[in-house]
Amino acid sequence: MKKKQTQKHSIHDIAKVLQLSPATISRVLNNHPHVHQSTRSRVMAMIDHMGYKPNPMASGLRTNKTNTIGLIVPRISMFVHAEIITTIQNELHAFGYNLIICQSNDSVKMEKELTRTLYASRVDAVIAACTLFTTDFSHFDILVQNNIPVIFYDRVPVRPYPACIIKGDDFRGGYLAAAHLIELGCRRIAYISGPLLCSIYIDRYAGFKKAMLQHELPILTNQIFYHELNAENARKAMEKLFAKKPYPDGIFAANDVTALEVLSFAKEINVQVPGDLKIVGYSNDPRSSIVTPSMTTIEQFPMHTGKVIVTELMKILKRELNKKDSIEFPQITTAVGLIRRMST
Amino acid sequence: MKKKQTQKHSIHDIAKVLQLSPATISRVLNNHPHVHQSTRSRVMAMIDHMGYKPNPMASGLRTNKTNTIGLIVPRISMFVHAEIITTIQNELHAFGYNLIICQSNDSVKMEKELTRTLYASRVDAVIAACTLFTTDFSHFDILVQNNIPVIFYDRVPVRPYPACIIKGDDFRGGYLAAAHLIELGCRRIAYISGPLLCSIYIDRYAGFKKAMLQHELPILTNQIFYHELNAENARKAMEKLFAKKPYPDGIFAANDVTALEVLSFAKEINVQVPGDLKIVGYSNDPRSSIVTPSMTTIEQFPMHTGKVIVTELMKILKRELNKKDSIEFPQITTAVGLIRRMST
DNA sequence: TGTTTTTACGAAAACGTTTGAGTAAATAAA
DNA sequence: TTTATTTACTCAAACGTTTTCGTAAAAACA
Repeated sequence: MKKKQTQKHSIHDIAKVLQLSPATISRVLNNHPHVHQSTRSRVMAMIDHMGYKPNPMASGLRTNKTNTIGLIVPRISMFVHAEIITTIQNELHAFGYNLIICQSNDSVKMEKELTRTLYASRVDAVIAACTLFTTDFSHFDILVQNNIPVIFYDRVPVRPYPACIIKGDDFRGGYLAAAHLIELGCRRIAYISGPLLCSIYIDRYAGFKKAMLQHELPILTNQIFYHELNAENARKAMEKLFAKKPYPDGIFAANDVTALEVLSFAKEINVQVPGDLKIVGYSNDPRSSIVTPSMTTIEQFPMHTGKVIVTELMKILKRELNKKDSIEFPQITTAVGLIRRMST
Repeated sequence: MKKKQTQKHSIHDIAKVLQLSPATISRVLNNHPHVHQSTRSRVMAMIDHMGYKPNPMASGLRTNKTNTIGLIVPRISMFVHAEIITTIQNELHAFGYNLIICQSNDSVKMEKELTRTLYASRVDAVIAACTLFTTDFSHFDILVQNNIPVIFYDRVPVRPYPACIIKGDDFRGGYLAAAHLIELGCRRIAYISGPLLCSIYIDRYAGFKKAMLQHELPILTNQIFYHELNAENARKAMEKLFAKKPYPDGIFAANDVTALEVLSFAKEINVQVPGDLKIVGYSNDPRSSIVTPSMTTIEQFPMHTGKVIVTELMKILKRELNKKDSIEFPQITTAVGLIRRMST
């Protein structure tokens, strides 16, 4: 490693060696017109030669832009989110934006703190997938009030909120899952849902309900569960469902972690899947394809969602730039699809 | 939502209403001594009341600190990394640092670009888990030369590099896995390794080798594979291993994705696991516990690793602050452990 | 040719903080 | 009492950009 001390250069240093003013260098860097082609290339060459990098804090101070986007997400280890984040990041990187990823760990308190932190960091925009328990979205007000655009995705505000909203077609997902089970002959279908505070579970439940009603199947309240979707809760639900006959012949679990635990429980009590019991999960977690039998689930196309998010964000930031305060907040629904596997 | 336009305040605004100079406000904010207790509390109260947030760009411009740490990682969806990142982030947040997470997607080209980007963003330090194929670490030179501390973890430079290095005890991991198989009676043990360019695979292989030699077992070159560890390559390896007898009776896979594919292949060709074939994976991916039979694997304690990383980083940043140029680069090895499950 | 318009640049004032130097007032030491 | 020290503050100069305004020179036009 050569120990050449790469000293930091400023716009003034470039200007001095080229007998120009700092203003001209700045104009070159920002692709301003009204700078002669020959000086532009001289400047570019010198910038390259001296290894100059603009100081984002200085320009940020002046322009009030950080070129940084904040992202709040429950947990990056959740597969769908990991995929979405990856896409968002790659896309944003292409546009010259940095991404600060924050995890709320499904805690509302943490989510509140993170919005404050992001506000304090002066990010140019915030992308958020809220916690399961976020029903009051007022901690995002401070961003909206200060004209920091907010994009919600996945878990989004239920009531109107002045922000762009991008959500999966959870209604259709719920419908597809239930219709699939019904089509395969299931008549006693149980549904393990997340808490109905959260947009996605409200919609999935509505879709489920529609399919059931359409086929004139009863929705038995003791076959429907609402709770945070983790393995322990899934197990408790299963214990209740299989406490006495008649057993359900189909279970729709509103996420894959739950579906996997359902399967695991069914195996333990020697209920045959898919023979005696058919199971549908949600999200196409990588685990769902390797388990035996492999799990039928709803695909959410996370990469597509990520792209849509960035596309909308760029539109918003451009419009923000033009100071056209057309306060329109697009609401976009992204597609879902059923992946049929061995559990049905 | 109240539409109260929270106008941005500066240190000057606070100073004016309190009949003080901006310098005093600044000193309060930075806990400088030589400011009277009574004025300190007056200032704090006013800051709170006016909802003032310091502008990080202005202070960053002045102090040349961003309070932001850059992180380069192959993929956040890899479980171990997701866990480590989560811990790092939570710890850093407590210290008032932001984290910019970048994914190299195991591409050296991308990794190079990301180091440049992070350098240009003026992060205070960089934490990096390199790609599988990074053998030349010179793209990190620009950081080191400019006194931006670098901490490598997981996949670390093989040859000396002026940076802090934190790695799992891969030698021990390899040894534990092989010794476990041997202890259970395996005599024809195959090993599916990642490319031997990468520190972790070098060490795991060495550990594997030591256990084999210790028990006077032969290392057959046609039972050892070196390639990027993904499902397709694992399948190819298995096809070769089970092309003709004698079949291996134990397989050590250097990551869990490979181990899972090995298991899946074994099932397909009706080789009984663990009866005919025992399998050990690496990393304790969540999938390894839900597959049937569940997978024996090596635990890396990612949360502990994350904590160690942040602890070391804080030490370095503090020492950096004191301008004590004691150029010591600690090298820390974190523990691993065997998790025995049904595949052995 | 002279006049107007356009082009290519420079000067200088911001942006909001930190910090060294300077200075009154208060306190301690002689 | 005078002198030295400490305390609590102010002043003003940075940090590295961007951007408005101004102005020569060049180009276009009459």
